[in-house]
Amino acid sequence: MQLTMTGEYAIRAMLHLASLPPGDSTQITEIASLWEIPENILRKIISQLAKAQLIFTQRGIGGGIRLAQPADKLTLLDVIEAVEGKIYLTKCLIGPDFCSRTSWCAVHLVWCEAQQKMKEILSSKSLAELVAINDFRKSQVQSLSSSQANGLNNIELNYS
Amino acid sequence: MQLTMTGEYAIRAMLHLASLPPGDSTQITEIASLWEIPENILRKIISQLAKAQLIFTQRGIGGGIRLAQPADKLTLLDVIEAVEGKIYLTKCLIGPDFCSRTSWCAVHLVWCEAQQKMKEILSSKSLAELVAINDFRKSQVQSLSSSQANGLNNIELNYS
DNA sequence: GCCAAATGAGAGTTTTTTAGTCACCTTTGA
DNA sequence: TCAAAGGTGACTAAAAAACTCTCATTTGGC
Repeated sequence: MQLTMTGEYAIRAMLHLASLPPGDSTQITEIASLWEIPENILRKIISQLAKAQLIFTQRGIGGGIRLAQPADKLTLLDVIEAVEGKIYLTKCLIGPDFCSRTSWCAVHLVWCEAQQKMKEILSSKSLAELVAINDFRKSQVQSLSSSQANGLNNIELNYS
Repeated sequence: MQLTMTGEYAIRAMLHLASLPPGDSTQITEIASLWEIPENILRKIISQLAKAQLIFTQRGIGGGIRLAQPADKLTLLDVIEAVEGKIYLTKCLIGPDFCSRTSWCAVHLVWCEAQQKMKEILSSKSLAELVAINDFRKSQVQSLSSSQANGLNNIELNYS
C-alpha cells in the first residue's frame, strides 16, 4: 500500500523537467546525479515515460529529454500511471474475477470511493503548480533558517 | 500500492463477526471455510486482531472469537491498521528521514492530503453499517437475478 | 486427572515483487 | 568515424507476501 521507488524516481525526474524553461531539454545523467537516482534505473524509467508520451527523447550528441506536454497539463497521476500502471487500491477493483461477492459488497464500494478520491487529489495540481509551490517554499525555508537565531517557528510538517 | 491479502482476509473475518448478534462468538475454522481463507493464515490474523483489541479470543471447548467493541464503533481503517500497521502512501510520509527535500516539497503535501482523505473514507462507515448495506444489496441482487428473464438492468459496477 | 476442542506461536518454504546491476545495442551530430 | 546520448534484455539480490507445518497452551467437561 505504498508508492514504489520507481514511481518516486519518475516524479523526481518529471518535476525536474517541469522546472526547466519550456522546450528545454536535459540529460539522464544530469537528473540522476541531481536527484539521487541510480542512472541505470532512471534510463528505464525515462524509456517508460517516453512510451507513455509524457516526454520526448533524443539520442546522440546534443540529445537529451524534455517534456512532451506543457507542464501545466501534466499531473502526478499521469506520471505514476505511466510507470506503475493504473492505480488499484484493492484486487477487487481490477475486475470482477477476484471476488465472488463484488456484486453486492459494501467494502468494494468504500474502496471504490477511496480510489476515486485519491486519483482526484493526485491530479488536482499540475507539475507546473508543484514546481511553483516548491520554489516559493524553498525560499521560505531559506529565509527561515538564515534567521534561525531569532527563534522563528519552523514550517509545520504533518506525520499523522 | 494495494491492500494485501492479509488485510483483505482480516476485513472478511471482522465483517463476519460484525454480522453476528452482538456478543455472539464463532470459531476460526468456521470463518475460514465460509470466507475462503487458509486456516493457518487466519489464525495469525485473528491473533493480531486480538492484540489490537478489536476482538476477544477464548481457548478451549466452547471457546471462539467475538468482537471486543460494538460493530458500530469499528471501521475498515481500524481493521487494516491492526493487521498491516499504519497506512503510509509514500515513504516520505513515514518520517523526515527518507527524503532531504521534505521540508519544502509540494509533492509531499499532495500525498499527505491523499492519505488523509483515504483514511477519512476508510473510517467513514462502521462495520455495522457495512453489514447492513450488504444485507440490503444482497437481497436486491437476488430479486434481480430471479427476475432476470424480464431483462431488468443489473446493478452497476464501477471499474474506472 | 485426562481428553478433546479451541487458540497461540515459531520456524521455515515458496512465490512474487521490487530494486538494482551489467553488458551491449542503436541513434545521431560533429 | 567517433563520442555522446538514449534503448534494451538478461540477470541477480533483497525484500515482502503468502502459505505450510509442527508443536504449545488454555480450558471445560467427564
